[in-house]
Amino acid sequence: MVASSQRRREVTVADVAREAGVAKATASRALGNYGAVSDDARDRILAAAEALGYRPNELARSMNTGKSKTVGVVVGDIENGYFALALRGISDAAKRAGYDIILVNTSEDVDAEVDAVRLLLDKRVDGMIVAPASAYRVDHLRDVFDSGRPLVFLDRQVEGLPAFSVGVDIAPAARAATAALIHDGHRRIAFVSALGTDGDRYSGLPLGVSSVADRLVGILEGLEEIGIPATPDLIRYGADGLEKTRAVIADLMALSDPPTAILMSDSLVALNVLLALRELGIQVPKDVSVVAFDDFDWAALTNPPLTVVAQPIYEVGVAAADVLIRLMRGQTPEETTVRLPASLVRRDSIGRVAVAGR
Amino acid sequence: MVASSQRRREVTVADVAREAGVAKATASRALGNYGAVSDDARDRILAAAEALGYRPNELARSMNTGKSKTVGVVVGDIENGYFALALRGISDAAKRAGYDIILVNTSEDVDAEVDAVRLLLDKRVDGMIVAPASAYRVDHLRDVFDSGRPLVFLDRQVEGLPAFSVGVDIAPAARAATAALIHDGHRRIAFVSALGTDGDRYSGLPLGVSSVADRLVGILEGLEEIGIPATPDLIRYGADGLEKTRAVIADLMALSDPPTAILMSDSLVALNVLLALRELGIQVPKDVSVVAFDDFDWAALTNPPLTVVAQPIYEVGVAAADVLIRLMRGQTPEETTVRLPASLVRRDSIGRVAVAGR
DNA sequence: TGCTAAAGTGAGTCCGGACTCAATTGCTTG
DNA sequence: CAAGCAATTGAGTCCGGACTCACTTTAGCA
Repeated sequence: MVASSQRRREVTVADVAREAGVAKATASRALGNYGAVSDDARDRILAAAEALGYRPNELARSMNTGKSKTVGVVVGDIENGYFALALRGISDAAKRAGYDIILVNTSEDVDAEVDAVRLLLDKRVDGMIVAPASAYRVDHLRDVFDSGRPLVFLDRQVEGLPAFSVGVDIAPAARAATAALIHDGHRRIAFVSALGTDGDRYSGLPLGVSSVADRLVGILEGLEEIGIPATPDLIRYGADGLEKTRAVIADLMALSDPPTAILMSDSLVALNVLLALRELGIQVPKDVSVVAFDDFDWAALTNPPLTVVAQPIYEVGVAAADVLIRLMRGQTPEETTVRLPASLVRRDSIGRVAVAGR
Repeated sequence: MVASSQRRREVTVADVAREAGVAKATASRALGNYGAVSDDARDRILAAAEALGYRPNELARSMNTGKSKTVGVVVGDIENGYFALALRGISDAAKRAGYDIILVNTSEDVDAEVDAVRLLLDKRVDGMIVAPASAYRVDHLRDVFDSGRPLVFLDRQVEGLPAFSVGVDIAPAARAATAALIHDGHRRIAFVSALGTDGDRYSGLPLGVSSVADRLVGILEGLEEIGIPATPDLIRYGADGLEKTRAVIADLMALSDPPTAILMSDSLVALNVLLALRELGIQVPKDVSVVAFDDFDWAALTNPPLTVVAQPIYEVGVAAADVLIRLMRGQTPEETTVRLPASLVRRDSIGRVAVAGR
């Protein structure tokens, strides 16, 4: 008959020590691999541990080292390929350094983010990587600093916080994409994002999410270069889900002077915009040109293959984790901000527009 | 001058107790919300906690409750949309029940899985959800049981382990997909998977990954129904990445009697197969019909839109977490195995084949 | 009014390792 | 041959809460 496992006693160092005939401290040294232990004692202790099936209790270990060897990762949406890939990078880099990851998905909800950060702090993570949902509600992020734990922002930045930030230098690439469109005769260039705002129009920088704001900055710079002023009617937010995107696109294309090109903020937006365009019978690139941010896996599979702004997302994840790891080790990275370069990948979703008056 | 934070003292119950003028036990009761505390004392204690900025140390709490309120999730590839979505389901359900998630990505490597499971056990997770990379190397999974912690298998099953399993009932849907192909005249039906095997051909069930084996079972059943024997030359593994998929497809289509239809094991395989077909100038569905497992977001966007076997992946994640949560609470779910239904979503990637001899 | 039960509280122990400090042992060196 | 020193080792404390147990009040009730 097997002993009932109602409250299974774990094998502890004390048990191992007893079995090996040494004191708890000695067994702890041998098992924890620190201090000085004679070969003889070590052998007996390890043999006893093996025989008893000893496994260290990392919780207890964490408690008096003060290190949990765990990092918290807070992102808006794991389903989004962007974060999934970044997470993969973080995960790989963290694992190499011996850290585990507690993952929290906030659904881009700031309240959830606040709770998540607090909970992670309570669980005593050694550091955090956060893609902040808002650049304004940041008290909880300040708490991270006050707790003395390093924090790295992923993809997005927050002003006024002494945090490190790793992301993509997206503005120049956005500008290049805009320039490519302009080169092919486009003048009415729209930008569509899933970001929510009070209204659904461009309401002035900076936005709550810096990585989206940066896209816009690049686009506007590109337009300004040839003297085209900002065109608020072509900048649309709230394209969140097919339903709303459909409305945004329908509205956009029904303008008296509709855009000839659309820049899509990320892969999810691109998917919905493409679907909406197809529903409306609008052809790419004949009727409208499109450029997507992010070179997601199916970008080359569409008809036509999409011209995109490719971002080194995996590398961003790795870099973020590396910066965090360095900070957790007490080292200070040279750079406060790491920006990896994005690049324009030309495929076939940009068509030529006859320039009026030429 | 701010005190140097070389080793920041955390505020503990003892500090709060002193501040409130009560004993540690009383403060602990008030803060931990258990036992009996007078309203007066509680007020003073909570006020003191607030003033001092007290935050409970969950590590310490976990240590003597034996519960960490954390579950381990071990998957092969977070980048894969399938797992990302399941993870989202797990995450949502776990959060609702107050559990955090430690996520480990194994890259489908069994050694990594073994390490991950051991580490999670050491960190004293309250339970685990694992998508086992192999049905054969399972000693580490047995360890989970021996530790007394509940374990739920996600998407895949392992024989001989008293574990709970949540996944999709994929065989019937695979059979339906096959029947649909047969109905349209297809007789040479290929199956392509990324799974690695010793050879690259069908080498007998069961495979190491049950969810893929189940697909095959359904397909073979569908074929048998009209008396078509298993066709090993049309069952291909190792389509892992574009490179290898290209080779698999080229080889398949160069057969003297090439398949008229291809079933693609998941979204990644589908992506690469579609890319490979396009490179070869083979058109869908004119030259070859295709059906993909998994109704990934861009499945409807391709040209033609893909006919797919849709799986309730998010729900699988939620169900897996719910079963685990019930187990962690000491309840025993009625069912050992939960299988959610998959369904065939007909779009336009199946073409008709003139049946010879009719 | 007297007695029991329940409520409230504090001292101290425990969880499972890490770590301090003093003691013991074996050698080396002047 | 004795002091000097490094390597080992063990007893005990600490981390930060949860929880046991005994004791003091307070309330309820005959």
